[in-house]
Amino acid sequence: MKDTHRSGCPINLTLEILGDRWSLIVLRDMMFGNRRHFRELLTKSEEGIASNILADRLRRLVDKGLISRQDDPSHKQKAIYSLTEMGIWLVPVFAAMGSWGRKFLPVTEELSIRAELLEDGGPALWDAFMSELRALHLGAPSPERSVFAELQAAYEAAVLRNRMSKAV
Amino acid sequence: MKDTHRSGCPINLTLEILGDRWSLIVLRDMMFGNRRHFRELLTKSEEGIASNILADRLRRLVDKGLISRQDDPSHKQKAIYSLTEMGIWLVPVFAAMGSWGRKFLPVTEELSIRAELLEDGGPALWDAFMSELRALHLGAPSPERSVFAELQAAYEAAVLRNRMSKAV
DNA sequence: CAAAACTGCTTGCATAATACAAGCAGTGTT
DNA sequence: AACACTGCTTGTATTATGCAAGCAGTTTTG
Repeated sequence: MKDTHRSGCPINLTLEILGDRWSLIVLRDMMFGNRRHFRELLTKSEEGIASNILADRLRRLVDKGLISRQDDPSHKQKAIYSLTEMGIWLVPVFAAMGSWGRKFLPVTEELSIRAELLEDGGPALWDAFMSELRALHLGAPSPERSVFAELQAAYEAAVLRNRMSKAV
Repeated sequence: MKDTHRSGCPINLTLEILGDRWSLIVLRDMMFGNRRHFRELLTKSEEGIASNILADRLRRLVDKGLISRQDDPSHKQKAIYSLTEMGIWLVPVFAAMGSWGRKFLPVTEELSIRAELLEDGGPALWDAFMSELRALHLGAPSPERSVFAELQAAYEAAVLRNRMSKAV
């Protein structure tokens, strides 16, 4: 809980929270993969985060206010992690980073299809997605449109397409 | 020059390049502060980067293609660092991160005025700014509008305002 | 009803990144 | 001739990360 910031610049303050190799990966998986439990985050991500790092990041993100932690009623040892409003507002940041990555880095089709939809959809889509995240994570009423389902469907279609083409 | 990526996800690949505490600070200073020399970057930033870290980051960013390094004709020991197209395209990322930081973190007015203008200006302003960066860093013809000057003027006005209010 | 699997983590240890202070060889200015 | 400036490097201390193993309790399974 150190209150000594390097500067009051918004970019710097953002980096003091998100400027490492894992924080945004964890948030990405919570947001786009709907991973809500420790083990899900630990085992279901492509990148393979270590358990001690994951534990540390979850603690820090709760501490900084980007996510919250609650007990899972269905299992006495389970914890549910949820995005807060602060975390949900990272949608435009992910959209911008995704576009940049897609433009300049060797992304795979499967894993960049969501970024493409997010880029094409623009702020209107981001808003719809954020509304849905408020429903999924904060108990807000569900909007009609499910951007999450659209992203997921596009991803799974891409996976399938890829499998077909490989299984000549 | 390791080619082993954790995954082909655009967010992940972006983090593999920019996911640390200093890379984006260096790029921010080059972009918004027009710092082009090593000592400028070393001494004129609020955050106080260490010289070995700065040297390492400049090397890495050149290596990854976000900036370039040239000899300064005016001084045999001087090097000029310039943004590449890849670096210039980070403008929307900075805009998104700046907006998020401004919304949720304890920013100071002086240091967030540029983020505010960038947010209010939207994609049209970002485009104009990127055109100007191409002129400043890549030798492209100068556009009429100088977003850089606008940002700088707003910043200096904010500094002045702040000094006035403190010197009761 | 015992074995197996699953829960959110912790611990120990090796390696890598960061921070801080000092310094260096060459260049340009006074 | 003295001094300040140039882009760095070097050395050392601390912190972050990566990897493998394990743990106490809970739930599912044969």
